[in-house]
Order: sequence, then structure tokens, then C-alpha cells
Amino acid sequence: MDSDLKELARLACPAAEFGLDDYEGIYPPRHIPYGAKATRLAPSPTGFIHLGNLYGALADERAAKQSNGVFILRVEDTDDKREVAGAVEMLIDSLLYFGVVFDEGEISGGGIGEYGPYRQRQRVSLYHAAARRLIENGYAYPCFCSPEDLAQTRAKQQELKQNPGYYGIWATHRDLPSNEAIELIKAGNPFVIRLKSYGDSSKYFSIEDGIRGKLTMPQNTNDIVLLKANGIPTYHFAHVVDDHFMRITHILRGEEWLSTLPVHVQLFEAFEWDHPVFCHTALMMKMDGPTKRKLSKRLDPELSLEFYKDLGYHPLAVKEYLMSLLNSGYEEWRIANPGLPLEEYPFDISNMGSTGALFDLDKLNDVSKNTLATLPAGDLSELLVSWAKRANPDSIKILESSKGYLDKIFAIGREGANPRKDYVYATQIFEFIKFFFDEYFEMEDGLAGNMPKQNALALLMGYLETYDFNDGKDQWFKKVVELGEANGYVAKPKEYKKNPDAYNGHVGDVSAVIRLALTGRKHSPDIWEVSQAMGKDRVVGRINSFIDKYLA
RNA sequence: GGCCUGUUAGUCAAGGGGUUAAGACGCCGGCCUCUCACGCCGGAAACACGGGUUCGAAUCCCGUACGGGUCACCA
Repeated sequence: MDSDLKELARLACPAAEFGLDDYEGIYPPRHIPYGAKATRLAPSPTGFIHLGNLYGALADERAAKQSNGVFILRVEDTDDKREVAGAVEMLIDSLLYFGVVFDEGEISGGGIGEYGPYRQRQRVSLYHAAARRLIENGYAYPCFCSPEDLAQTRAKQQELKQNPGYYGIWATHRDLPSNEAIELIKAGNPFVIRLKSYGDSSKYFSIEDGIRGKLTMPQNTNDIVLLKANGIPTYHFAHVVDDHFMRITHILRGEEWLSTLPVHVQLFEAFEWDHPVFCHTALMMKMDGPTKRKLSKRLDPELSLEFYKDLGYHPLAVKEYLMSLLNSGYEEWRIANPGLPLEEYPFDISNMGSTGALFDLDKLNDVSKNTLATLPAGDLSELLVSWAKRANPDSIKILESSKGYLDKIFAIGREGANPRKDYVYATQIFEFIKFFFDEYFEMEDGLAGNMPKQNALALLMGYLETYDFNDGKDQWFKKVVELGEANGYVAKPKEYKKNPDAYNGHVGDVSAVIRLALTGRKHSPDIWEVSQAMGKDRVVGRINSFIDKYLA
């Protein structure tokens, strides 16, 4: 009997090179500090990753780094049918762009670390060794049902209003004698390996979730598939084996895994392994018509990380936003510590929320505005140029050759305790600053209704007469005031409001004309600062051409 | 449908028996001001519902409703 099981295990799992116990030595416990967390991101290479994936990845990364642990990338490529070429590279690139970097795993084109290989299809020998152990101990068995058989079973179960699945009386091969199974395998019948569940659906077990606290769930009774007919493991089996042998301490994953948790717990038990701390994160949601639903690769291309790159969000801004979703205390911390890098925030898994958050673009934009305001001007120049390379090739030449000019532009209003917050993402930044460049400069607004052409002409002519590029801000403004007064424009707007008939207008009307000539717009940052960035020739040139074109 | 899980303003959220129920985004009003942005001040806006337990419930219990997740040889 015992020898039958051994032979059955060998036949059913031919790929095992070593015994399971050998692997314990091959993958020894990690030497990481006490309390350090080993986390992993375990994506299946099925295409782009979206904001929700970044959210999860960031949680893994923070939890690991925060505790001086390790953050691992394991590729779950057990479904060859869904695999998308290049998906792994794209994922690594995307995450790298947002500064999420792995310590170990399937990175830079190969496995780095002592616990590899890090692609599951290259670990088949390990899974087979593990499956052998289960078969030998009576926790697994080969099942020869065809997909058609299973479909029939399901139909019958539906008819009888019973729970679908392979369990109890429906598990036809569960108690097939070993010698018969051996014969069937030898005869070349296709088979899968199933868990021989010992659970009782009327019994419950409790488990402490790292985010949700105590969870109570019914025991698993389903004889789920461990190894598919092609010998490749299912997710359920592979992740249990891998998380054990990769010595993962915390499994962070979306709450869509909650319902299969009983299966995973039972597998850890069957191996007599301690299980890592399961942490089921909330799913990031999206409005779909009147209801919410979880983000989907297939349905939500606009939530692809590429989308944010195309728009030109600074990676740091996206990260800041995600951090505030990850840990609700983050925002307050950020307000109290405006200068600190986000790495210093004491991230805590147990502070993660358990309700799905709706992605809020307004909030992202606000966070982004604040984040960009803290960055040096040069960083914005770089952001803009790298965005242009990607999304606005026509502008690259101009922008790239104007690095110094860009730095000056972005320096406007950045100093002081209350810097300007004009910038959100590169596409918007480009629109905001394009008037600085003669190639993109155009009249977007017109003269105000209360500003007759002849007044505008007189003001601009006068302005040119006394304009001195070397004037300081105060001196400059003093001249504008004087110019206004000489033309019937009072210095104080309040004065004008009190007595509107006595004046042509106030100093604001004067600067509006200058601003329009310089920027083509009604609104812009401080005229003096804009002028300083533009340089004398451009300032004088713009005013002259405005006079020629619109006031002559 | 079964099972799991959740429900505090439009959104993200703090609070876990006694609070005028924080804060942030957005929205509205005002101040500052050469426009805008910033900043500042103020405002509207929430405990899903029904029963319990309790002197007292957003908070604990039960039920209902609603949302979400999951029920594959996908992950």
C-alpha cells in the first residue's frame, strides 16, 4: 500500500529532481533582521499593469523596505494561454518609473537572488517534489476526469442546486485505489493532481489577517487541482510552495483572494508548514455607470500606468497620492513633514483600509500640484523634456535646446514659504508655459472691454520709454504705477472702486495690457518675473509687435 | 444563487460606548492682491435602515437593504 503510493507519486510527478526535504536545505531560512518582512509581488505576465497594481506593489515595497526586509518579484507564468510577450519587462519598467525597485527576483532579464529561479514554469521540479509528498501522505491524488466530465458534473450540480465543485460524492477518482491509478497513468490517460481535501464545510476556522484582523471562514472541502494535465501547477499550489520556500513572511494580495484563503491554509497545513501572514488589501475601484467595480486590465486601459506617463504625471506625485490611499495617516504626516522623503513615513500594513477606494483624479491633481511645488525647477524641466520625448515629439527640439530657459521659467514663484502651484502634469505644464516660446506664442485673449486701443497704445509706448531690464521688482512696479497715473489710472484699485468716474481705471488695468502683450493672456504669473525669464529682447520685441499688430 | 467581505458628506477618511462626529480633495462665499496661482478666514455637506443590549450606540449584538469579491486544468 505504502509502496503503491510512492510509485504513484513518482509516476504522477515525474519532474521532481530532489526530495522535498532537500529543498529545505537549498532554500534555507533568510538571514534578515528580526521583524523584517519579506514580501513579494507575484504578477502573471498578462499585459500592462494599472494603478491598482502599482498600489499593491507600493504596499509590498514599503512594507519590506520599512522593515529592512526584502522585496521580491516572482513571475507567475503558469498559464501559458494568457501569457503576453514582453509583459514582464513592461512591468519592471513601469514600476521602475515610479521608483518601485525590487531587491530580488526576476529582474533585469534574469533571476537575481538565492531563492530562484523566479519564474514559476522554471520551478516545476520543486512543485512535483511537493506534490509527491502530498500524494504519499494521502493529501493528493490523480484525477482522470476530462473537461467534459467536469462540465457534466457542474450541470448536474446546478440542476440539483448544489454547490459546484469537485468534492464528496462528486469526486469520482478521490478513492480510486493506487494500483488502478498507476495502471491508468501507465496506459497514458491524461490526469491532473488534486488535493484530497480533509475539510468539513460545517466547520469553521479563524485566521488573523494582517489588515482585517480576525477572519472566520468555513473549511475548504473542494478537491482543487494542484497540478494541471500539462504538469504545471495551479496558482493555489504554486504560491503556497513558493511562498514557503522563498521564505515570504507577508503575503499582500487583493481581497479577491479572500474566498480561496481556506484552500491555501489547508495546503500549508497539509505540508505542516507555518503560513505567512496573509494581508488582504482593498481593491481599487472605478465607477462603471452607476456602480463600482474593481479595476480591470481588459476594461480600463485608461488606468494603465502608461496613461499617466503619457499625460506626464511626475512619478513622485502618483506615489504620493497612492501613499495617501495606502495609509490614511499619510496625509497628515505629509502636512507635518513637507520636506521629508516619503520613505521616512512609518508605513504600517495594519493601517491599510479594507474598503475599496475609488480613484479620485481631482485628488491626484491636488497632490501632484503640491508635490511639484516642492521640487527644484530643474526637475520640472526634466519632467517636461522626458514627457516631450514620449508624447510630444514636435516640441523636443525646442524644449531640449532651452534647458536654461526652462529652468528660469520654472523658477518663477518657486521661492518662499508659499510657492506658486501652477503645475500638475506635463501636458498641462506645456500648455501653461508655451507662451514663453516664440514658436508657440499666440494671442489667446484680447484687450479688456474697458481698455480702448488708444489708451493701450499710449501705455505701451510709455512703458517702452522707461523700461529698464535691470530694474528690480519694486522699481519696476513703481514705474508702472507712475505710467498709469500719467495716463489717468489710479494706483489703488480700491480708490478706483470708490470713485470710478474720476479715473480711466487702476494700475491693474495697466498691467493687464502689458501682460497681454507679453503673454497673449489675461492671466499669468508676475509680469516682472516673467520678463526676467524672457530676457530683454523678447520683452521689447513682444511689446513692439503687439503695437504693430493690434494697436497700429 | 452559495460562501466571504464591507457600508461615516460627492470622493478619500479619523474615531471602536459619553466628541459641537476630525482632517484632506471637490464645491460655495469672503479676505489678500497688478491678473492668475499661493495663502488666510468662513460655509453647505455624513454615521444605510430596523430592532435589541445600555443611564447612554456612529461605536457592541441580531436582522434587513445595498455595494464589492469569488465560485476554472485563470491568476
